[in-house]
Amino acid sequence: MNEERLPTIKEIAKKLNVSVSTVSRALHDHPGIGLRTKMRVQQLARDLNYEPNQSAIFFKQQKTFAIGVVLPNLKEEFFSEAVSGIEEVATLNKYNVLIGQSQDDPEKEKQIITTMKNYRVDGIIVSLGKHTKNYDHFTALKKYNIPVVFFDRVPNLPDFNKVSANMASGTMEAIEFLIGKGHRRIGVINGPEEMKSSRERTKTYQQILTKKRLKIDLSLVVSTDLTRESTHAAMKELLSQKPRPTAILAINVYVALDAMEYARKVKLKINKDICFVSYSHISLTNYLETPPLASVEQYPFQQGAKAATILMDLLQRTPAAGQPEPPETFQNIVINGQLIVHKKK
Amino acid sequence: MNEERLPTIKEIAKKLNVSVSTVSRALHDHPGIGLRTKMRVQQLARDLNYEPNQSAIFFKQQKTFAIGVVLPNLKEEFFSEAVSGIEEVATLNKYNVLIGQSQDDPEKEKQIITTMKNYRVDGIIVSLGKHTKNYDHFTALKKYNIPVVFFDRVPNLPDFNKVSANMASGTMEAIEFLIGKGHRRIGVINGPEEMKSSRERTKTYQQILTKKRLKIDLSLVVSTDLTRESTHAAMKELLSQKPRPTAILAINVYVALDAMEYARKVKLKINKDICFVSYSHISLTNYLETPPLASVEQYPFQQGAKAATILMDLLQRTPAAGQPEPPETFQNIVINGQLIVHKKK
DNA sequence: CTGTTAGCGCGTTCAT
DNA sequence: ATGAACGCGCTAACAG
Repeated sequence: MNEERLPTIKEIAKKLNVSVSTVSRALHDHPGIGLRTKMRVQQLARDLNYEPNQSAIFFKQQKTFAIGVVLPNLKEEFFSEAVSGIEEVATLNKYNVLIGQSQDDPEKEKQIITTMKNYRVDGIIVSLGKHTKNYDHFTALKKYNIPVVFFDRVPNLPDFNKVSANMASGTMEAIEFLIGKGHRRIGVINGPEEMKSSRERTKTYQQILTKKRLKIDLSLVVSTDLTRESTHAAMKELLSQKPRPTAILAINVYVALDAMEYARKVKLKINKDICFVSYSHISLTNYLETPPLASVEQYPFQQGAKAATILMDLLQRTPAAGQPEPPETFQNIVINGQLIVHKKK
Repeated sequence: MNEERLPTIKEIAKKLNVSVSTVSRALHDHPGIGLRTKMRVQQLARDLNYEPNQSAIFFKQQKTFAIGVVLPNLKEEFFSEAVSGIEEVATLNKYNVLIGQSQDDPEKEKQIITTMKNYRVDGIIVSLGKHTKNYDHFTALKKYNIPVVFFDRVPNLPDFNKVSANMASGTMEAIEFLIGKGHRRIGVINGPEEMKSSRERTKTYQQILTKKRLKIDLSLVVSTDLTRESTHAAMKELLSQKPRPTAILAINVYVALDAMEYARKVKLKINKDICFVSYSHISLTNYLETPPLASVEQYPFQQGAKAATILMDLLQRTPAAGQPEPPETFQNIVINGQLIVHKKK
């Protein structure tokens, strides 16, 4: 196997007895180039299977045409769908996607950011790990002019672009839906207290019940750290309340599944003795014999696509020469979560 | 926000009144460098937060330290797990991972390969789309010295590295398991005929039944194109056989789920009237009230990790100078699929 | 319309 | 022990 090196514009130039810049221009359809030369160059390029060396272009243009995506994991359908959204937009803009999974480990998250920074990615899209409390490594990116867009699990920092789902509307719909079904004691399994969304959920819960003139019992609002064991403990606590809740709103579908598992273990019939509504939605729900009654769709694909679109805009904005640079502004896009009622089986 | 450019060795050199090569050497702990100068350089580099410009290094070394991963989608847990395995190994070797989803579209697959080639990735890992029949774009990569490793869905080409699961042993275990449970009429839902694995499965099926001296009825072996509709049709055909099969072996877990859905629709009780065993395994199986009796684990994480390891070896092999180049050899790693019997609920 | 040249950041000879 | 100079492939400013 001969080490068949890829052709460069220099070789093309030599074979045609023209200069490299002529070749470069011809390949870029530069206006002031003789039609004849242009043809000759393009033909030879095709014959030689010439492909521009991106590496050289990146180097020259000080860009990598790669964006980094950092998220907890790819295993959850929510995130893999988000990546698909990001990939679609990035590809359209000729950008490549570099992936790093933090596995919810703050140290690993930081490490990934560092690697991506050294790699000189042009921008980064992040969904935070659930234990991340320190945001210094993100703030540091500003120094390097690497724009960051957060999605779904976003930090409470004003000067960053963010895309997230508005859980309030979904929560409202969900609770009203359950009340409509006749439920009066509705339990909530929240995520860790650190998550902004948890606190908001509790607030919305209180608002709705107040509006509907139902009694508020905060012992019906419990927390899980998202692990199976913790969720089971949460369920145990909920079910020990008298009278026990007849419906439960779970922070996400995996938590709902764990909760349902616990319910079955203590011989409760799902959707009969106790009903579930969860956030997020995965295609596998369709295969459950007793799926949650409904789930609040958070549109991961759209969130990813939107985050990527914002990033692409940022990257392609050519600062108007001479103009005073406009003050940097940050978007905080909120996609309305929407209740999806599942079909009866 | 000031356009704070990243420091380069040139700037460090100027500030210290030394030459760039001295800085370069100092940073690399080159032996013949004065201890004092070395210290001064390294200190300043730290102070300035100097980070070598990977882009420049890639360009110079004609390497990108990026590997491409092309697979049908990330949505299926099988593939996202495989990516995790790849990512782990790549990261350890200081490589980045570029992802492209073919969505089982041969055209898109080809497009992704082209992009990655132009991007000059150092190597590519591929799991084929289910409709890919033409492998020219992969063979073409040889010209560019971009090594390719296939995993899971591998082509029938001798001169490529491959990692796949050996379905024969798993199939054997699965069928023997069902026979052990007393089943005599066992149906098989195969994938498309194009897939090598489908033909092999049929062969193994016949072998086992012969060995066990059971009657072979090939009308119990049907195909699906993996879509829900097609699987339902396959089930309909199977269930129309007299006597109808009491157990079914499905090519993967999604097909098994679709098949179970159909069974329920025609009022059969899962795990009672009809049992299922499937290939592949996803964590969600644990949440089903009536999961398949067993599944053949294909170890996606390990397959991905192994494929990445092979690729890393290829990339790091420095051809011994002067030595006659050894003839290229190709690995064909086969991981034994293993039957996992699920716990009763 | 086309050629010449500089330079992006770095590692690496070849000198000194 | 250190410096000067080159070149990787490409683009663009400048010069005809």
